[in-house]
Amino acid sequence: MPRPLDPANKRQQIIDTAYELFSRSGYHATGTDRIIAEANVAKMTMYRNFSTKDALIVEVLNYRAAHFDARLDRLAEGASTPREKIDTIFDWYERWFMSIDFHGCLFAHALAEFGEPGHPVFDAVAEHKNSLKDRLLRILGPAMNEDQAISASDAIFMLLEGATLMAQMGQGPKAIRHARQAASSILGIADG
Amino acid sequence: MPRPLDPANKRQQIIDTAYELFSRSGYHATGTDRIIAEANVAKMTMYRNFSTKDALIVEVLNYRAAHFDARLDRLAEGASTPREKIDTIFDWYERWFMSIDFHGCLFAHALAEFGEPGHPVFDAVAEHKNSLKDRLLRILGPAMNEDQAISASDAIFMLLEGATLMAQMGQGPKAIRHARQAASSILGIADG
DNA sequence: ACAGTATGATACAGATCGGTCTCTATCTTA
DNA sequence: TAAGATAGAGACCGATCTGTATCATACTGT
Repeated sequence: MPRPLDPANKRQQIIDTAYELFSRSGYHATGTDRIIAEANVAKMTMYRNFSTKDALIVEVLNYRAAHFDARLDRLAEGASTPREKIDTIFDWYERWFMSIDFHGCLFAHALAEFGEPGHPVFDAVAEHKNSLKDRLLRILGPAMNEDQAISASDAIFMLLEGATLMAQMGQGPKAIRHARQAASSILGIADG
Repeated sequence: MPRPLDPANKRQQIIDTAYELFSRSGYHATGTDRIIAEANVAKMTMYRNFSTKDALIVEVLNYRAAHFDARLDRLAEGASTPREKIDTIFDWYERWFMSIDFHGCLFAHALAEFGEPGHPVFDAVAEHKNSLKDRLLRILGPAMNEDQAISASDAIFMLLEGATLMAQMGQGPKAIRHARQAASSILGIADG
């Protein structure tokens, strides 16, 4: 049965549209009028679902973070060794960089526009980025001693962030290739 | 002799003020009214020196890029081996991360807000980022074969960018330490 | 002293911002 | 069929945005 007035659908519709617009144009540059116009939604529908624009931004980030985590979880299932699991993460980034609507990292961009610690958007970004670092650490933990794992997971995290920036400047393939090589050097020391 | 009405001074005054405000609050969130107020300058003085706000942004970026390049040039003078020169760059980042008014990378933030290739701001950022990559490549060129140097310079570039992002999340010291260790692994392979 | 220039102060234009409000229409549930 | 919840459409608010125009003032070199 079709449910044209399903609140959950409208809500998701707004999140999806906001996600696309924020990705393409940034947060401050995207007005609420544009979001509701492209989402085909009334303004009050948006403000009934999200108290403020900042709250909408946070929900968009959380939604994408959940999507990202679920994706990496699934990819990791198909890998056995730590090295293979790291590889699946590079695989995901590689495909992401090649996607037609790649505009850089939504979270890094949010950090650029909301750089004040304590701001809801800033905190949402920090949470997601730390969760990626934790994922890397969990993968590398069993493969080397603790100090090495902490250092290596941070390094790979930084390589991924840097690669994303290079990708936004049109150097995605090269970036991912060199990041993989670097990760190999870093990991080669401890787990051969 | 004091020159209260020196055009060059006013111009620099605007660039300096805009730099601080852009760093602290971002580009779209910083209005021209705020810039001229904090620079103690009339609006027309600003628009006579910079045709548009975007043009001012580009000039701020160029000014900081020149400052950055000059700094790294000077630091490199005191180093002899490629490894030492790379270290001076890490040194600079380390001190930058610890500075009281650190708000992340002005250029990365500009890329976040002006992600359209061909936009003057985007192009200014790409030029500066590529110039840093070229610097790294020039340093590493003599120390290893060409393919290795290209890969290693990109890797160190990515580590620096990632470290800057971590620093913005309050993890600067850890980031720079782990980035240095990673760089050591990467360089250790080729130049011992 | 004079002409030319840069500046400050301020009002203004036209658009857009985030957010609120009202009113009507449509759906769901009972 | 009636009550209640949700939606759309759009006017509206005050503030702010980039950029322009005006005009008096203060400094410059000659």
